[in-house]
Amino acid sequence: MGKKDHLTIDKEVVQVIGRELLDWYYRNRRDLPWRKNQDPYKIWVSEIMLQQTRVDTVIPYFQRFIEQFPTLDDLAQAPEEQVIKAWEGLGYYSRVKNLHAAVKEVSAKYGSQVPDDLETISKLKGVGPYTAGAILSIAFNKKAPAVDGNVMRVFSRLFALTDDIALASTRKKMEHIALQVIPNNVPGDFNQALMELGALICTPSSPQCLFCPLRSVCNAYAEGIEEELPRKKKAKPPKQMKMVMLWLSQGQRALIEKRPDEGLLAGMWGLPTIQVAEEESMQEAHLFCDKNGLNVTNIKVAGKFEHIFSHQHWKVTVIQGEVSEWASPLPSSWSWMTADQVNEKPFSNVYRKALQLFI
DNA sequence: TAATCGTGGAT
DNA sequence: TATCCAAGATT
Repeated sequence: MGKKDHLTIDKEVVQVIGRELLDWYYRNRRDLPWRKNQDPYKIWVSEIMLQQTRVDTVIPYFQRFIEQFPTLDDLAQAPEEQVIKAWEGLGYYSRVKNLHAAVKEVSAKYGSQVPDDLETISKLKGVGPYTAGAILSIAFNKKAPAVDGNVMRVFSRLFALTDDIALASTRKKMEHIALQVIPNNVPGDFNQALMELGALICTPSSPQCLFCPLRSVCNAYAEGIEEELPRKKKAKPPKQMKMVMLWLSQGQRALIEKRPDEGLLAGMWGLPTIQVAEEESMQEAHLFCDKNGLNVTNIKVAGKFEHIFSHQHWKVTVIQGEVSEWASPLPSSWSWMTADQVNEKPFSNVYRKALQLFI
């Protein structure tokens, strides 16, 4: 068992970082809604929402979510569809399902008290290494690393590290560095200060080094390579996919489909959707309807649009038709919906785009 | 390790 | 327009 040699940070540098960064943070931190108090539940919600999501996007969702579910038990007791609805449009919907499940577990097993130790909190659904450290440090003042993309970018530049930040092993290395740098008295503030610096000064492109409180100890700045760091492997372009969404109406109602519990947009509602070989394929649309026992007339293209997920690029054709007769029962995931019900059920944005054509 | 999982803003 | 990527977790 060879012991990995980790980077050791000079003690005087640690002193400078702690002093200068905290001083900067206390003068420049943003007034964000989840910084009003240290309620572990609210910190938790904010950290889940902020995963891969911009602060400006999260703020209104956070406000509404906390207004709707002020306490952990309010959330634990709420029906799942209502909780998902509150997340509608935020994306990465497994986050909210995991959060809901984890909150129910905390309510049932831990007396509604968010665990304050790494072992227990890390077992909660949706709580990974970053989120665990963030909650422990921010809500409970515990010394724990909270290494997100900001922190990896700041450390990469500060210590001129060329590790690929897309690798999981790099995050562990960064956590080891964080533990050396985080002060014992204000770990939560310090972790937030690192992220705040990454968000406001040490930005991915055009970092504002002249305004950086850590400029005097930054290796990348000294070497003039701040724009070259961090190093990160390029992502694959999204897979091109041709899709058909169906608006199958009968009088004042239309068929909607609840998506499977796993995979893309799990648990969200949508229109019946198929992947097709050819764009605007009426033939494949007809075949799909036949297969599900539907007799459809007046079928035609209602509209087209594109939607890009992180890993899929959909070219969507929306095809509408009128259902004249159908074999019962309909597929169990299908349901008739009237126009006034559109805003009651959670639809992801890609389906909102399609629904706009009709409502 | 690499793929999966949303959306929208910035460059 | 294309690409990146934003307080990541899960498998």
